[in-house]
Amino acid sequence: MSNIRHALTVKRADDFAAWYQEVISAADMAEESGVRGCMVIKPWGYGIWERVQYLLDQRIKDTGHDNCYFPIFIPLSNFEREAEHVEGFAKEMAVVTHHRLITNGKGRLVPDPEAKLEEPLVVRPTSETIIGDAMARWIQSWRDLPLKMNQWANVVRWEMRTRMFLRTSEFLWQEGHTAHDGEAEAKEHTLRMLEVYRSCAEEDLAMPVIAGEKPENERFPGAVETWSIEAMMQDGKALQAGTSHYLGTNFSEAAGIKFQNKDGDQELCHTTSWGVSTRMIGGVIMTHGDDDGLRVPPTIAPWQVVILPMLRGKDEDADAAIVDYCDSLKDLLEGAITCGEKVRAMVDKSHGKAAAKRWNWVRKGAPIVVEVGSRDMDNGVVSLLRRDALWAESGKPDFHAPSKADAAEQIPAILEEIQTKLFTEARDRRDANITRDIATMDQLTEFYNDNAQYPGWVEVQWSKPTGPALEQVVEQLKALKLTIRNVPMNAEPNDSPCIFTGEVAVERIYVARAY
RNA sequence: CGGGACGUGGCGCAGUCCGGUAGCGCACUACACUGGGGGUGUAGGGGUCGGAGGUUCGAAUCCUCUCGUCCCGACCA
Repeated sequence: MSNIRHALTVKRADDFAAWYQEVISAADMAEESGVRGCMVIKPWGYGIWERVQYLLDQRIKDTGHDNCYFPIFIPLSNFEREAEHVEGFAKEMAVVTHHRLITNGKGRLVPDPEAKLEEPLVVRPTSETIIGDAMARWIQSWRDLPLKMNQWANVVRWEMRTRMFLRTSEFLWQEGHTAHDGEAEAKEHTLRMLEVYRSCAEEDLAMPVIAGEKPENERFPGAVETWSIEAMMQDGKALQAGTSHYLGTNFSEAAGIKFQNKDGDQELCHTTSWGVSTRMIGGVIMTHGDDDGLRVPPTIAPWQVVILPMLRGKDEDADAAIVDYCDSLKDLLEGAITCGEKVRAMVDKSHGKAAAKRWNWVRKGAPIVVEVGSRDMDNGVVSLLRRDALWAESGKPDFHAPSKADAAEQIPAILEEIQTKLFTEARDRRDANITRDIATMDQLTEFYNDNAQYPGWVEVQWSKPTGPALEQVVEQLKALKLTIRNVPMNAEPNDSPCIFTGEVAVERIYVARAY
């Protein structure tokens, strides 16, 4: 029905996984590195990450945390202290055993047997243990609490199967670590940071999420409670986009994080940790991308407005005049505020044909592209293209031609409109793909068999089984490739019985296929 | 880590079965035409065929090993 010539070759509906990869390469976000499971993040992808970093960093600082940096290497013995934690991570660790290389006589470099480390170092998969060590040194009295820290770092988890941004062996993240006087305060803080993640995801990334508690079997190794924000991707799968853990006294016991309370007694701290990673970028792609590439929400777009001078290369003076005209629009825009910040506008003066450059920016998902040719300039207008409303009825790019002054005035509001629109579109799509009228395992099985391609999520009632009973539920779900995502906050069960056990339900849970 | 597919100029591919010294499309460079929209033509540049070893007079092609990618499982953020 459509004669649109899309900017990508693969459509979401035809092959979502292939589409995802095409977006990443077509938008020039990242590429394979030749190192197993590791990627090169290119300027456009990293620029988006820097925006996320900047905005989340503000939110983390606003909630009273200081940034710091701990070593990438953790002594093995240090890592061994918390039993569940070790068990959880042991099978995916990179280990450093030598500190020198020598040539083996065949022109190859090999680790020098003479330079073997007395104690191997593990490359951090997360930093609870080494930060716990520091907390134990730094905390003496109740006056030292709460201790609230954050670090931006890379971590390594030796993954069997990797996907760009979603699961890479090395990834970038922030990890927050706090120590508190008592369970209540620590739990409250766990939820406060979950709320920080929710607001960052929804307000900054325009990615709707459901915040809730993970079931027992999905807990972080060593945690007492694990909470998450879960986002629905356009193929109906769930993406865990951030986690916040209440660690109880597990790590305090292991590392000796103690304080003297007001009564003079020694007490263990209750700790928390929480993180979001470059996986968020994968979430943005699969939430907002379309058949023309990425669509970056204006708040996290490195450039919100890309101005393309259409140069002929024939008449230097004429071309220079067009560039000046573009620069003057950029100057006007930079004096304006959108989404609480100065508008980020750039004039793309790179070589290359203007039309090709336009499609590159469409694929990258710049929210607004403004083209300026000699006729625009003569008429005092610009040609404005919105990434969220790319195509006109005719099947051609839907250019608008406001005057330069009008464009400068309207663009800040348009950007805010795009931000809101991307969010509401994603939220409506998610809500439309949550099914709530499934009461039995048979119905659940039927539902996922009938909707193999875009099944979405199912909300069911459950009795919150634990231990072996929960294992059974997990196995049942696994047969359908399903997982329990989380237990949404403030959601009372209705009066249906538990879908798994038939007992009285105590909670609602989301069940979905997941990344 | 199991099962499958694959790796050939920047990208997408043909050639591999049946060994004879590498080709197509897009992109790129130059020139010309064109000029409000992903343009056309002509002429060019670029690859020791993922890597190592082997068989052979000769290997992209056959054999062995290895690295990497994708899909499906298991595992996990």
